[in-house]
Amino acid sequence: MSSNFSHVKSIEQVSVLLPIPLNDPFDYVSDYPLAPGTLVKVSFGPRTLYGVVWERKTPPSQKNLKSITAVFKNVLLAETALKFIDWVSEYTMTPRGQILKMTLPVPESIETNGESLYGFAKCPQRMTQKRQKVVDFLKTLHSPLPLSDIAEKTGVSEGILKTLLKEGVLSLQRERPWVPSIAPPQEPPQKPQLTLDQQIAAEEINKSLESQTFHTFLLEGVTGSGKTEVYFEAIDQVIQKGGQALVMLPEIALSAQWLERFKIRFGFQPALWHSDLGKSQRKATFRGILGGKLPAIVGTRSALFLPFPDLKLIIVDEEHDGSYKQEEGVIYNARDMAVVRCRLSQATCVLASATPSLETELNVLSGKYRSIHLSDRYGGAEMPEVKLIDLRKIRKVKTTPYEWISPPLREALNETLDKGEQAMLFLNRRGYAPLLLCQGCGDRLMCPHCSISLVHHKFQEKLLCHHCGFAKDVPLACPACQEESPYNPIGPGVERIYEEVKSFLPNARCALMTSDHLTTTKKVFDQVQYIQDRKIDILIGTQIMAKGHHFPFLTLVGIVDGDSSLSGADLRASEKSFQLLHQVAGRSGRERRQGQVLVQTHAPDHPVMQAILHQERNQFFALEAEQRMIHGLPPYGRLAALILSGKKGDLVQKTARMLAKQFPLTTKADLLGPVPAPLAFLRGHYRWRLLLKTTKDFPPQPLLKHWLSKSPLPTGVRLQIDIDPYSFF
DNA sequence: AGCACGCCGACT
DNA sequence: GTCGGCGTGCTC
Repeated sequence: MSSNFSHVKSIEQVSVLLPIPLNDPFDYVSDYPLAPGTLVKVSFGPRTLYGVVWERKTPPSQKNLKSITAVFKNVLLAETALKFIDWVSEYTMTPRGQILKMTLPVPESIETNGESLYGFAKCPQRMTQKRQKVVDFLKTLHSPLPLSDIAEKTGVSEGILKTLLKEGVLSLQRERPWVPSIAPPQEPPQKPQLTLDQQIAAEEINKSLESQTFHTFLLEGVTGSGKTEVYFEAIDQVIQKGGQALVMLPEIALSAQWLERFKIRFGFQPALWHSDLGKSQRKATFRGILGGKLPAIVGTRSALFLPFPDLKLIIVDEEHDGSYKQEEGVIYNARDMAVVRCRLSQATCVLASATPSLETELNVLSGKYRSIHLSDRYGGAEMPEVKLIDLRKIRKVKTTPYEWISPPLREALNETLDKGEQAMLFLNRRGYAPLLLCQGCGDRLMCPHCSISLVHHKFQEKLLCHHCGFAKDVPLACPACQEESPYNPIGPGVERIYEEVKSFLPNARCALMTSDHLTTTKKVFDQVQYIQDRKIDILIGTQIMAKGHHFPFLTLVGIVDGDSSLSGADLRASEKSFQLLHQVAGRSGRERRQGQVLVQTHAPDHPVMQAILHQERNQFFALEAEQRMIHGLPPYGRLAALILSGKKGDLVQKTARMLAKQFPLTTKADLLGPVPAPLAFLRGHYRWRLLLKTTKDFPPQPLLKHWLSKSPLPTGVRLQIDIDPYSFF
């Protein structure tokens, strides 16, 4: 009887959460107890998957369970990481497994965690069938593997492999070190002496870090007031104590200058996490994070879900930025989820912005967040001068012919160039013209998969759909009337502005800055360097320019169409518009040069324009807040959007009506719709929307769950739920 | 999500 | 007569 031995092989049962879109974990048996959070490998149907032990089942209930294939003893997801998965899953109404997938984006990389890796070194002197097999297999490898893997893949025993190791056929080949952050600093860190204001701010955040309890701060201050230096102090504290700090940026590709500042401050490059990271970098960084070896991680919204073992601090830079809202797949707002993650981990959250969002401001007022306000380092004297150009008046006079750049703006460009300074023209529209009309029949060139116009990109000679990426050449003859007349470009895009600038300033050195041109980090970096070296006079671009770059000789910002973002199906249109204009305006006249901002508009009396003109934000926000309160909109009420989509338009519509009919009546919630979505046809799918409005104290998820469980969807209709929707598209 | 099984059109 | 389209259903 084995009971005579001290090592009794007990049968334990655990549930394992798998990184696939299913909500419930699956049960497996194990030879010994496994703690929740343990990473394991299990067979699942015909496949093998990596997963996480979710809970221990004591006493074991079911029989005939599969057993766990492999256990990774040296890695464990933190309890707070598991809680976070649960929380986000509940809140966003997304299966837990799908959230786990964001936590384990490259699960295979745990294989090599802490193990020795072996690769091919030379051919053996003696050849057998098994040896040949090993050699053949190793020659196909792109990266080294642990011995156990080689054994499994070739079917050759580990004993034979060890012999081959002695003969030198196999050799120890550690992967390239992925340790940028723990490597000794390449350069000594440089601390930019803090001002009294900054010291006080840093001290307050430090207190929170030391208390190891949850706090959220709004770190507010205009560009150049030194927010970055303040949160660098906090990151430094975390690094000293051995925890991890996560910095979230809206778009990392555009953050070359920010990264440079980090490097100077700390003497090393932080680990990066973003969507266009290569596979091997992704694996290496993931392993480093899982092992707790990377103290500072800088990433986009997706970095929030990574399995940090001891997360102490999250910085959300430019917290108002719309790109924190994920609109596809798992729909979430990374800024709000960052606060939640900090709460679950008793960590500190710092939201930084020069133009905080209304929600955040109100969270400060209600006492949820603490505000730290940095005063302007230069005492406000260097704020740019803002002028509105009333296009209605200029159109009437029309003394000078012009297309999109009015005489006063042309004049200002001239003057700026004469002074040897730089100018920026901002228009948030890529391409040459947002639509093309046939001169013969007036037919508009549309995307075949979406209900929007194709945008003419003249420099690439292509028509592009900005929603689904569909591209085609400009047709020689109109598809509607077959006539071979040229198309009329309607409205401006940045390329058209570029053309116009060239027409009246032929000698100006102009550069386009859009996501079409700045496709890689290197291109962005080079371009920024070019501008800093004053090799460019006029920048023409989209909101890619609005973010964080610092150009000391830039003194004029021209906003080609100040009204463009005012309309739209977005409840935050005014707020966003203000933030964008403010941010672009902030590019002008930093350091010692007085800057000016010219805004072309057809609505100079609009509250947004008035707020920009007088640089008066509080009044505008009060007005905006009042409007939202009256209508019960966020943050005074809650919204949840339901988007039904499918290939059969009539079926989608019918389903939407059916759902609306079955909506249970309550006094706490209202259902609006169904209406066709603003993009009623997208990527070949018809889309209908329903909007659920509830009071602030009434969470919509339980109601949604109850309602939707009673109304099964027909096949071919998909339902997406967007809790706290931002855009209505 | 994958990967099976399972029932109806254009083809060697 | 098959090869193959992707609809639906399961995975401890």
